[in-house]
Amino acid sequence: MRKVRTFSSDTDLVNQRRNHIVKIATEQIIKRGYNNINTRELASALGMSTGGLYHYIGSKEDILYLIINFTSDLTCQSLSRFADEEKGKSCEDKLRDSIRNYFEIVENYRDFHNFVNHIMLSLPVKDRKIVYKAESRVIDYYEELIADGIAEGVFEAQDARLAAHNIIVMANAWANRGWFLKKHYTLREYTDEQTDAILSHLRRSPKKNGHKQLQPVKQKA
Amino acid sequence: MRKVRTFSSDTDLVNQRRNHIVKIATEQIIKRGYNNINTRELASALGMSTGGLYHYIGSKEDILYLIINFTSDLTCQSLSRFADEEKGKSCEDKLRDSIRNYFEIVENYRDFHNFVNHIMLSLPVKDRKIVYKAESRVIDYYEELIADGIAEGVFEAQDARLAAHNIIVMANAWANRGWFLKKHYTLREYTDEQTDAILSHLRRSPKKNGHKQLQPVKQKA
Amino acid sequence: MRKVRTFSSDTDLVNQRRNHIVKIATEQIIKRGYNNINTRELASALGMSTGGLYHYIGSKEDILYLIINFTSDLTCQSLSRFADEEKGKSCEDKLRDSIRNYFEIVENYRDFHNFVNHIMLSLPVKDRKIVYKAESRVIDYYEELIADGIAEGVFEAQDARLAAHNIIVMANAWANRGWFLKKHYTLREYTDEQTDAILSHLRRSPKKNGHKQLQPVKQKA
Amino acid sequence: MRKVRTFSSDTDLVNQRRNHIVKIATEQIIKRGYNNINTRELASALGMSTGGLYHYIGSKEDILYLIINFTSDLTCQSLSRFADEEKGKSCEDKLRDSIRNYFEIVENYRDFHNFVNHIMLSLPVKDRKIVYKAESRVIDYYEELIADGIAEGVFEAQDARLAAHNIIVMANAWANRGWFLKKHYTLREYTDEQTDAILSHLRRSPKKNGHKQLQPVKQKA
DNA sequence: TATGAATGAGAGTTCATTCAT
DNA sequence: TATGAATGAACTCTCATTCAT
Repeated sequence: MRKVRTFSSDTDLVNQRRNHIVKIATEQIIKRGYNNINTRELASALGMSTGGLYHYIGSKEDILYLIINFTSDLTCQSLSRFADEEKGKSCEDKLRDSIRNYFEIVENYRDFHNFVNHIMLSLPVKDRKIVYKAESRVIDYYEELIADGIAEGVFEAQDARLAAHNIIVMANAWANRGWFLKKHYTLREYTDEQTDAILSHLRRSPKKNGHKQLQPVKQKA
Repeated sequence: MRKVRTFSSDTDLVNQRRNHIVKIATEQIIKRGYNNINTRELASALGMSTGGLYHYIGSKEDILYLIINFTSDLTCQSLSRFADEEKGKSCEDKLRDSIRNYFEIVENYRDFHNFVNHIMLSLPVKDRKIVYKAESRVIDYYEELIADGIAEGVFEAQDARLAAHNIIVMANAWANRGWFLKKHYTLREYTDEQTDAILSHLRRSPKKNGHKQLQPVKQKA
Repeated sequence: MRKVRTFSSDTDLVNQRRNHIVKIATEQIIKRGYNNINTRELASALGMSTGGLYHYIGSKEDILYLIINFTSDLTCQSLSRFADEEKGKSCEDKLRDSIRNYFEIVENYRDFHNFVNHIMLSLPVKDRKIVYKAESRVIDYYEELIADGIAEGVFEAQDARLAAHNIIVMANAWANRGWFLKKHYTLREYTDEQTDAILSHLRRSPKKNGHKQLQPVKQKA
Repeated sequence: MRKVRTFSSDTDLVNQRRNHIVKIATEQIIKRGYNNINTRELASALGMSTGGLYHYIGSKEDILYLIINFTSDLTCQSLSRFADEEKGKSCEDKLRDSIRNYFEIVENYRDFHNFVNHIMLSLPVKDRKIVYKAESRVIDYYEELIADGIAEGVFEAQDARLAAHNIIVMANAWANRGWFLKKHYTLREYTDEQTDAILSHLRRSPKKNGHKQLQPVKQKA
């Protein structure tokens, strides 16, 4: 977690201003690109002066990290909320509902999700970790849900990890491939169809072709 | 197709130099970011002088379009190659083989694919069209393949378009989510599992829940 | 004497705060340089708020003048103190003692002396005058002392002005050439040796080489 | 010796431009102060564009180091020239002539000398070393000259090091205390009088007061 | 009196692009 | 065709100063 400089010691004010910065900056950066918006214009869009902006951040780049952290926190919070809400439901319902919830979050915070996916490649590798970590938690959550279903005999044995990963990928696709998907589907339709596909796969016997128990491949540098 | 200025009239030389530019620039931009590499360093990485570079391009931004076009052409060429190779095979084999081929192409030209996905969000909407078009052709190709299968009764009626789209999304995931996928799977494993999932879904009866005949939603701005 | 703005009418408070400002600011400026310390940090080092600092000064530059005035006053006060203390002593003792006293003052207020010498070149020529004036008074003091000695026949006729000037130069050298002098001498040793050199020169016949009666050269702009 | 960035690999051009930069920048900085002149104005005074200036330096601060190095080199070169010229002369003549030469150099390169003395206090301690080194060589040169004279019996035993140091201090005084000295003396007069004072001291017996054999004081941090 | 958030002009530096050679 | 020095607009960031509280 990168430390972002501020000249203020009023924590509430700093948080308030930074939330504002995150919100507006994400909009602007998504719309125009990080490198096509300069700090003067950004400050102006924020209703602040250039100097004022730098009261709450240390550098333009810091804004990227604020946004990433914000999105990361958001995702983690949503996850715990799911976990609470799903208690007591059947495995299939749990999965179905939490997929729907997750897709809705991605829709609502589409800018943030696109943003994070977009800039990740511009960041030094070490700073991508925070994004990986947040995503890994989501993957783990779904993986566990699926594994529970397998344990309960609701789902047939499958690669729970890949299935979980596919859920995240499909959610991201909704965020950043809207140019295609929104032409053909509403979020509801997209969610239902993808959920069906996932469940149909999990419920039935896979073809046996010997790679069910995968050995973890040694991690690449 | 954006026209890129050149001062040379030797078409072969221009093509040769531009291919070189596309190759090296993609590497460099992926590694360091478009805005973190300047024309001096780029020219130097290309073994040219700054002025020399400008004999073959009109502006730094042109390089982005050269790369997009290159990747786009590449994808389209691959597609026609598949089409030829797959002739006479069964529907399932066609699908299975062309997925494998496509995933391999994405692996081999991973930088280009990541690059295109990455900068797309930085481009003005009108310039994204060329990427959309190339992707649409791939989607159409798979959609048709699946539709044929449905027509032949090999696959049960499903949303062929979404299934096709999922294939592209899974291929892209291999390119830009390597941080997760390569930790757990080889390309071969990933390909096989995803293909199984797709086929298992296409082969069996879906739950009927009424959204099979989707009306095209009016396109969002 | 430059007028420095204040918002306070409590003269004692203003003086107290300004003395504090002079003391701390000199330290800080010597350590880090006038242009490398900003008003925020300076105020913080002073235990004040930025706004608070501006209650007692009109501008950052005013601090320089406060320091110069302080140092200037200090030197003049010391001088009158010498004059009182030296009454009734022999010429040679007067000179010897007041040199020792002056060197000690320079040592004790080394930061101030270095500071003044340092920033003089950054000041507009007109503002250097105040420093010149204070130094001129010191030179005059020593020149008179030496002239008295010559009149009394204790010293042989010499250029009293240059000898006086050399004393000031040697004192300054102790302040700003400490990197060399403190490696080889204590203040006591330095003082004694330099005093001996001065006295040995004043006591003996100089070589006659015709430039004893110097015509004042017209002052350069 | 700080490495200064350049984008050119044409050594001659770089040297030519840097010499120009050193000359003009010294003038400007002495006249207006390092912090009161910005790179735009400096470039303009140099007859270059801002960008052009940065072709030959890496930062504004680099200019300070170029000037220091230039002055340092100059002093060292002068020194070797003296050494050659003085061969075969008597000790006293050697000293007298090399003092005159040194004072003349200081007069001719007064701006550079003032500059170096001025900014030394703004530099980080480690970067002052280069100045110390150059000055130390000059001090050593005079110390040796005086020590030779003592060995030959021309001078009486004295603290050769301090006498040497005084020569440098007197030379610097001519450079940076012109406001006083030039009002009263020509360089020739100043040189002759100071030389006489130095020689008169070296030639005669000092008062014995026990600090002739100084123990080196332990160096201060 | 005192605070510190806010201002905005101006600083140093970069870099896409041009053009004389 | 090729070079790389030169340009200057535009960038990020700083900071002396003010003023509402």
